[in-house]
Amino acid sequence: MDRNDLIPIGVLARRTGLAVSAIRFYEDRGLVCAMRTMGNQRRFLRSDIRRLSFILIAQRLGLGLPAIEEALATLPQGRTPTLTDWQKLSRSMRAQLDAKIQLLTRTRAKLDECIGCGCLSLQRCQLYNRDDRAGAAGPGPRFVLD
Amino acid sequence: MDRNDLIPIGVLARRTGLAVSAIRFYEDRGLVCAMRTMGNQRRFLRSDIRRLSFILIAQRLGLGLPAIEEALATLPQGRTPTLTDWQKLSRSMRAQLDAKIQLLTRTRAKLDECIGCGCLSLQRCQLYNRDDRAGAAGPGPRFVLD
DNA sequence: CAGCAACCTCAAGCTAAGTTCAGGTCAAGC
DNA sequence: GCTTGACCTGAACTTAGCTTGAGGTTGCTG
Repeated sequence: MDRNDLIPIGVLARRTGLAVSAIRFYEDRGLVCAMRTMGNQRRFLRSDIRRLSFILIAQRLGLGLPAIEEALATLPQGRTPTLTDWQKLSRSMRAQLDAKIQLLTRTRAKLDECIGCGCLSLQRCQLYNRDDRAGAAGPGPRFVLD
Repeated sequence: MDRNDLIPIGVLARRTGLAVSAIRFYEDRGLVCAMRTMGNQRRFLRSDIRRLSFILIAQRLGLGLPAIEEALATLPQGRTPTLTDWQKLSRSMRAQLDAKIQLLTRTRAKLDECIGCGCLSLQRCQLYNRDDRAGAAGPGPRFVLD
């Protein structure tokens, strides 16, 4: 009856809506881990459905995989996470969401100033010159108001 | 005195904080356009400083280059944009910002429900199951709550 | 026990938004 | 007239978050 709780990757994919390839990718990145059958096929715990669902949600909140990994690391090792464990995690996500909303709100305020004064696009404009980011970042996609 | 208003790429770079390579890239994408000297060097209009600065700001607000191109297309063709033209643009950006803030706020509300009911990570959870996005997207980076 | 779907690995490809590099040209000062 | 710095093109590399493909194995069903 223990074996009953081990599911193959295809089932996990169907239950979470993820592609099989994505799950394998997450395993590579250490976000989930799987046992193997003698035939080298992955078997996951039923509780990994939750784990993967959490990843999906956290992504929608704008977290990157490294951040998600960090968050997941706060779950208790060894035992299957309880509801309370998951609730703790959600609460800490709410804090991050709050921060993001605040940042956007402050940005909107700056934009309002700029519309008022007509300074939009001038060198000293608050919007793009504060804490100067220009040319700071290197290659890769630019992200939203980090 | 007309010639006086044409600036080389290096100057444009210094004035906007952009890398020279970035400006060339934007020209490729059609976000700015340049004349050429007989020696095949780019000369930009002074007003392109504003244009590029606008791009920088719009990026900080989370717009992608295609969206920015669309926004810039609303500027009047043929003549150098006036302050009023720019102000119209900023106002429409403010609307987009508003939408983004609303979306985040609604998401936060959903998260609160989920913390309350403990449903986080369940299949029918509002947070990741609404308007089902799972597996919808294809390759490339996933973006924040589009 | 045959067949077929589901699984495996590893490598290469995709997008966004650029950067970096190699190899060459232009322009201004001494 | 020569050197130095700014400029040119084109190709290859970067990060994130995966997908796609090639070529091969496993495991359940009839």
